[in-house]
Amino acid sequence: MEIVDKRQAILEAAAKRFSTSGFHETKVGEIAQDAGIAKGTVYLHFKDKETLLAEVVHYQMREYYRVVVEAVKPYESAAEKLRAYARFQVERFPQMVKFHKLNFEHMIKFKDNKSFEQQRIKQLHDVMHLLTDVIKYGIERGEFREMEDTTDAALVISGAIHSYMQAVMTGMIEAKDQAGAEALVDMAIRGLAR
Amino acid sequence: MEIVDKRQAILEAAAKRFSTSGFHETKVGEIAQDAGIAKGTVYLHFKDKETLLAEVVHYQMREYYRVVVEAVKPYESAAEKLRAYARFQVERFPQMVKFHKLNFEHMIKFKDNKSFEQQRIKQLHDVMHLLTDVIKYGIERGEFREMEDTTDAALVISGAIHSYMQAVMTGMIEAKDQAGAEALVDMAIRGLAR
Amino acid sequence: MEIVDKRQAILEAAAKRFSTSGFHETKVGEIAQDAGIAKGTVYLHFKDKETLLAEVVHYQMREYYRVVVEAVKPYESAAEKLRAYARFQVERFPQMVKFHKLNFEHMIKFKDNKSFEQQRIKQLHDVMHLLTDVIKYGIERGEFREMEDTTDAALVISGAIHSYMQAVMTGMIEAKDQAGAEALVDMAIRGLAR
Amino acid sequence: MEIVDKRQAILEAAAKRFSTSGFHETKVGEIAQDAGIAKGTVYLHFKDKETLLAEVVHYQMREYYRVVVEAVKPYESAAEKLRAYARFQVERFPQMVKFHKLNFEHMIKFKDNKSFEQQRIKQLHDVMHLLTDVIKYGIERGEFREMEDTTDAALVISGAIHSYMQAVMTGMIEAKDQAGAEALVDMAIRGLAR
DNA sequence: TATGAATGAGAATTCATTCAT
DNA sequence: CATGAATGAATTCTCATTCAT
Repeated sequence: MEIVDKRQAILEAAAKRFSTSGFHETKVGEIAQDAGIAKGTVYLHFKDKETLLAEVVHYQMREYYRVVVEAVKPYESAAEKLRAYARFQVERFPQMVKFHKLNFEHMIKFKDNKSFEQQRIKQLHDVMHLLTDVIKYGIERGEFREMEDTTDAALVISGAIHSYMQAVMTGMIEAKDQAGAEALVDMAIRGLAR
Repeated sequence: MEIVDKRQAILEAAAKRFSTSGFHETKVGEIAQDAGIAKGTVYLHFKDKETLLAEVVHYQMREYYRVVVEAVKPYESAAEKLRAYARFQVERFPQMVKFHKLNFEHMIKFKDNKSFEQQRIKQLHDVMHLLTDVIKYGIERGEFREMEDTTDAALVISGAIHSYMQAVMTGMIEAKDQAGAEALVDMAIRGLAR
Repeated sequence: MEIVDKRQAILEAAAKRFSTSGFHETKVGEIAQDAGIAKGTVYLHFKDKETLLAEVVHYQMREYYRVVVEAVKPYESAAEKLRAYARFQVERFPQMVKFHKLNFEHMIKFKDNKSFEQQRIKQLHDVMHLLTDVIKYGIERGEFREMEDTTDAALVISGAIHSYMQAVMTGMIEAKDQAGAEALVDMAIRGLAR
Repeated sequence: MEIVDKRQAILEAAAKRFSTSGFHETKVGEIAQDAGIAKGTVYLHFKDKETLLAEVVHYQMREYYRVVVEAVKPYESAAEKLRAYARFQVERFPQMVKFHKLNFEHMIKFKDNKSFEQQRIKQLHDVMHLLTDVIKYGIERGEFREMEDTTDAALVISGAIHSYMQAVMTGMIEAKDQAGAEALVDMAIRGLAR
């Protein structure tokens, strides 16, 4: 349990630092300090800095999936579920940005590592499945029209939210309350066409 | 002209390396080698490695904007313009991915540099304006319905495409031909709702 | 204590190298090697090479002052004290030369650094005060004649010794035993005039 | 003549830079710029940077000797000649300091070069001879007392002046007019003893 | 001769990782 | 298990020197 606690502390400290400053600009010493342990101790729990990154990403993704599933579950209609998903992203906005950064560093770092590649893809798949399941559920319930490819629809939804967050993140548009993201989902649901 | 050529060669070599391997894993010597010059020569054209990154990003963004405007121009209807935009992204898929990576590294690296921040945002604004202009044009022509916020619509469009590319990039979905991206735009235009 | 030992070892190795070969021709690796440690260890104790130079100078000056005061103390008459001062310089001749070199490099290096400037001047002041105190003491005791400016006298004494050392150092005159320096002091005391 | 002019310009630019900033901190490009020529041209006149330093020192020393001889010549009495020498040093104070610096760098740089060593010593000898000659002349004229070693006397004189300049240079004492240096010579002539 | 763009050897410095305590 | 001092490989950047023009 001691081990778990310390591992956890390292993972969290690393997640914070990595996502704020990037992999290379983060010193192992800083992570250790944030975690309240000595530098050497990090190496008792993780083989090296790269492995730590990999595990951080893994940890964050699992965590993310776990929480997002919970966020969507309570709602009855598919549209509500999608709006809840959007709200969730926006509420967790700062973490989402970090999550994205981490993912990115990981991708560059392990671009030639098949195993990590697979893992990363699987996690993204899971999230995408969550959305396509909601959309299929909406079609079954008659909320949404029949469509060939629910993946496309899921991409439109998640892409819209993603763009919204990126736009806010870069200061391109003003940060709105959750309503902004929901409006975007509504837009995606309704479409542009008259 | 010689100078321009050499600067150009460095910028291109750097863009390639940075976007493939990231900033830190790219050695200045590698860039020089790719550009067919000596290490020291890089420093005759760029103050240091960071400045080189900044200029690469700047260069790519300008280039990107220049070309995307051209890609959209020939079409008559707004929907066609949006589809052209989507096709453009997908055709240029590999470059787009690199573009995104570069942008990302840049963002992390210069997260505290106001000047670069401004520059980056301005460029993103320009691209977003391109889309909102097309959408407004579509509304005027009666193709699209009236809407309060064309920015939201632009975000849905660009987000959808972005997600599509990311999904392909991470191997989440199979890379389709241009049709895939166009379908996505159609989806966004049409909406999910019945 | 370990730390002190290692710091000390670096300071001494650096003092030797700097004063023999000058600041720039001395490689940090050489200092480390002389001190019996690894290159990186130097940077655990000193911020950078320049700081190391500054601390070496500071350390040597403090040390010099401490020892010279002791050398002069035992003697009764002012003339004896001055001769002891001269002997001290000559006995410590090689160190004095190094001391001078170090001081010189330091001066060039930090010519625009007010803080170091102040420090260096203060130390020189201290030494000069030592001499003027002895001269005033000699006047009180009736050994020396009354004079307006004891600083001038101190300058004559220290300058004579300094020139002597420089002359020997540059090979201009043969290195004599202590008698040479004492003779010089006597000369200064007695004056040239008949 | 063209060559001479350019050589001269380089020598003077180098002398100024070397003595202000030291050998290593002076870039060949700076010297070239100050001399109003291109970097490469320096190498048409001097084998390399070290040789340039050596020649600068040589040049300055010859120049110094030539001028100091002239400064002392007009005076009748030995004491006047010594005072003139002191005045000369003080008037030329800034150049003297530079002269000293240059000499120092040269000494460190070529500490193992016998040929340069000899040259440097010879030049110092010449200056010292100037002083001993004046002192011997003073003894002959009955101005000064008989003494065993006129070199010692010369050292006292030149040392006093040197110390005075160094004291002023380091801000240890206030810069006086020429009278200060003359007073110092008088002090040396008269001695401290009652 | 004169130029200055290009070169690349060389040095300072950093920091992941180890290991004696 | 925990520590953090020590290591040294690796990287950026500088600048004396060269040489094609």
